[in-house]
Amino acid sequence: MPNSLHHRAVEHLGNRIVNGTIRPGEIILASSIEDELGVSRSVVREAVRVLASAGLVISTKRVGIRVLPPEDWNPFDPLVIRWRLASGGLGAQLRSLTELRVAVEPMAAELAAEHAPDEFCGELLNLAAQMRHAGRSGDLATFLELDIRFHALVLAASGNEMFANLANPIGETLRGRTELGLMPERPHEEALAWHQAVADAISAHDPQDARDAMEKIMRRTNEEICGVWADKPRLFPTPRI
Amino acid sequence: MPNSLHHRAVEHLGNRIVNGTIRPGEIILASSIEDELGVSRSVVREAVRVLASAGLVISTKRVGIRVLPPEDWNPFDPLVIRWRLASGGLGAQLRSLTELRVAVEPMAAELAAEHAPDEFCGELLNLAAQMRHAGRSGDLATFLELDIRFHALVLAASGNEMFANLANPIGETLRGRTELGLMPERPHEEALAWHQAVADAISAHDPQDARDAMEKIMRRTNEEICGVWADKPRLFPTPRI
DNA sequence: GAGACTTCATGCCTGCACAGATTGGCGTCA
DNA sequence: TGACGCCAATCTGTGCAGGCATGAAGTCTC
Repeated sequence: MPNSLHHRAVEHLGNRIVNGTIRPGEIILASSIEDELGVSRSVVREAVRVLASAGLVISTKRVGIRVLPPEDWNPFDPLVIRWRLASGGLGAQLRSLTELRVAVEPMAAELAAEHAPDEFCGELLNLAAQMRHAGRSGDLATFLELDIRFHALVLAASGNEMFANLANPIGETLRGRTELGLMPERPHEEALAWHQAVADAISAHDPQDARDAMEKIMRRTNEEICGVWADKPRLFPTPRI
Repeated sequence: MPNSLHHRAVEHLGNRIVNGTIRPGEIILASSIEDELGVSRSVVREAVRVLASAGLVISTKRVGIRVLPPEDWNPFDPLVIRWRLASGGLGAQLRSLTELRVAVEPMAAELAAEHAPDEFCGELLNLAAQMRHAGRSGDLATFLELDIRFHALVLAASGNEMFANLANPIGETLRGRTELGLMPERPHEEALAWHQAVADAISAHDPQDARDAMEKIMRRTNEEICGVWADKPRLFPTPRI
């Protein structure tokens, strides 16, 4: 029910917290949310419970609903990722996800070369060919979508559910990058070759080659955009064990 | 409020879904949950909303609350991870997380060597020394806790919030491994040296050495336990983009 | 087979009672 | 006089009960 009051309440509050309209430490009362959104208590309470499970807020008796600082937000929660990407200042989100990609995708390619079912191999080869075609003809929009599907497929072909689950945020990151103009005018010929190499190596069940080729792609990707967050400060929260 | 009815309802339902007592595709009615737990509608509804946000269930009008298959569960949700680790058959969870560690921790060590604040370096050196002491004297319990803190600290020192957020599930995985008897009788002398090398390289701000040393640790870790899941089938859900 | 109708579980609202944390007042003591 | 500790009032989330509205499934009619 994408248009339910519950959905809209979660979306509204989540967005306002993540983009900083409501600041960490601030305390909001359930009744004020009722008034602001014009909804009833039950809707507010259910929304707050969902936000609390994502680490955005905590609700305590006699005090209200306290907005938590970003360190407490679950950076893997799909909702949080979406709100961060939508909040404009996506520096931190982009950096975290890109560094995660650099770490994960070569491993995913390696595992895919060991375990991928045949259908996945065929589809990967297919996508690599289409990417080359779209890339050379300068059709950036379809190239982007093919690129997203390619990387999602490698992640899924690894047979690791956690890797597979990163496909959506990574896809949205790639779309965000293009919107920000962080993508090259047209794909480098090298990049096209590397994607082909990944598909070939996975199809040939050659883990080492698959990892190497994907590592080249990731290294290039990282170089292209690490300038964006060079100035963004890193956060070092002390681990709570 | 760890003892609220809401908390208990989420915990009860989540556990029963993840450990298979309630099977995917099954449909449960909100009223039946009320009866079973002896709670009111509001508690059930709030719990269902939280479970739905973790991908465990979906609730539809005129139908009820449908339990979703494991492919739909968010493998990064802390609740899901906890329930899976608790559900005994932790094969899949252990494999996913270990493969993720193998991918992420060397990268985390590299980033830590570039960005870690001085306090982190000191603490890392401190922990490495304590680990060697505990390891040689055969005190496995404290060695385990030191090991968990060491890896959590490296992840935090990377300055990547997603990496830092993996510390808790990884820690619980390590505890789970020991409970299953998957840890070596006493830590290898090599492993102790490698941890020291990681701490040294990060303190010396040498990214390449830090990555290499951590890679050795991870390679060994992976070898030690990959036999556990050799027979577990991998799942290859087609990506939904 | 297409469309209207019935059915029924969730969606949403409201009033009420309870529990527990904060706050401020009060009394005591140094 | 000022600081401390205790206790009660107060405020807000938690949980309960019941009601109507909504809309998807299934049924029936044509």
